[in-house]
Amino acid sequence: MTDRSVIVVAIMLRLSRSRKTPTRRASRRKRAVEAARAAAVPASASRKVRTAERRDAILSAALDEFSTRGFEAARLDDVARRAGVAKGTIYLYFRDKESLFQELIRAMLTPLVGTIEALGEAELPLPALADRIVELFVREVYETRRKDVIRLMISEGRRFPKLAEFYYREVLERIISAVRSLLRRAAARGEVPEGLAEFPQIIAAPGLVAIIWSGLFERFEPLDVRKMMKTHVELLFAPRRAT
Amino acid sequence: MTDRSVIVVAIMLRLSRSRKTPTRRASRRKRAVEAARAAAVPASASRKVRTAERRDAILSAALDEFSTRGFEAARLDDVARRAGVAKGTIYLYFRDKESLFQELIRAMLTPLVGTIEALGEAELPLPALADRIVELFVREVYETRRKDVIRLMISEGRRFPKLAEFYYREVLERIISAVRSLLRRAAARGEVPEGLAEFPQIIAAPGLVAIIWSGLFERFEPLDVRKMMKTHVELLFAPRRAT
DNA sequence: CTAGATAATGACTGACCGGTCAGTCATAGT
DNA sequence: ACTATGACTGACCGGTCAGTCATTATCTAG
Repeated sequence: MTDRSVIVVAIMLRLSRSRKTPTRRASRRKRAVEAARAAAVPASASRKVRTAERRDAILSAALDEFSTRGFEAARLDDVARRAGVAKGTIYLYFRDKESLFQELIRAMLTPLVGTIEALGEAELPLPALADRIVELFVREVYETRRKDVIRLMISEGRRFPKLAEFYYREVLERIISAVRSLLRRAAARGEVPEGLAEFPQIIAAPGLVAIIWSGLFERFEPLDVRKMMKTHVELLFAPRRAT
Repeated sequence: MTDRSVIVVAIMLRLSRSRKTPTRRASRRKRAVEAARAAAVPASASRKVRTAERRDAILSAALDEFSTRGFEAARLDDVARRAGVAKGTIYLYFRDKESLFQELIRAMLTPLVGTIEALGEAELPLPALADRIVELFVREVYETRRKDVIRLMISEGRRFPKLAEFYYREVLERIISAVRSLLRRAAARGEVPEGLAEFPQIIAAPGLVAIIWSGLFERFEPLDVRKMMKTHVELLFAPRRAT
């Protein structure tokens, strides 16, 4: 999703948020759609720009619908309404429902790789590293819609083996090997225990738990993600007595 | 799911596994169903026993179907076929699809609470405790169909707030408070750091990651759960230098 | 201004599936 | 042996929704 259009999309979402009963009042719907489109796309915008914005609007709407209803239960009609677009339009931008889903995950998660690889390059002293890891997760994932995308990947990934493979090859594998080499270098300096480098997943584990928790149990018992992750990495990185 | 019927169910699953195209050949289907039933329930079995076994067979079949297709996409027709039963029969045992799902989770996860609370009571020395935690997870969850149920809860829980609440109140909350008081006592003795008791989720985090991983990425990169969990708890419980 | 090109629409279709219920038949009771 | 019972069946119904395509709107080049 291009940054440029985030605000635009936000406006659209507000406009089309109110739930409607599924009556077939075409005229009322038409007005709503026109209002949404007017807000989203100034008449002056060139075709190229409009096209990109529509794509983004559809992706953004799809994320909302998939997140709240799940992939199967989400209706493309609702995605279209939310995006201020007719259902047929979705098929001008995406081959089918499934490839819409794939594009969504591709677009949101791929950029993470660079960010984390950059973190691996910088040779930071341990306590600073701990902070950076926590802040990066909280700011770039947890406080972002990426949280929802990851939740989606966790929930639905199993039924899309192709997508799982793409995600593993293009995202996970790279992140893991970046973190692993980072940990190995720190271990060589005696800063972190050897075992940790074998399972970089351990570093991320509380982050994933927080994502799952926020979707299921937040309303019963809120969870301070930043504090949990801080506690965790500090325990892992803490200097220990020689055995 | 009663233990007694596990083998029976396994046999049934084998018998009804072969996929059929959805032709309407009633007679062929009928024979298959009868064969399955004959294998599952000896004619001599009393009505009560048969009833319990059918319930279990349906739950077992539902777990398979829900696990592989997801709740929405799973067809009750397939659950029935897998259980060697007609679709209507399901409705004699469960009110609807959703309550079948709820019963499944209820039945499989509730027993865990007692086991873990017992672990909390026993005052074990630290290294033994670490081992017990790991073994308990691996043997009672990871190598069990409970793994699939938890995966299901993670994937679908969001769309069943009632179920999420039940699970939180009856399972999670109890487990968390048991583990927390265990950790607090250990912290008081200076055996584990204070911060850990505030976030018992941290202990379980790698286990959850392993469950997710096994569903999505096992085929690309297998993960040694036991070793990862062992590494993790030992890092957390390791004696550390005074700061 | 207009014609031709391109984009967007939304009514429609056909497949699909949860849930129902009238009818069947194995079993229990006498 | 002969019912009475209720467990079980599966064809069917109604609603839903992904995907299509004939029609309409919008844009742009000349």
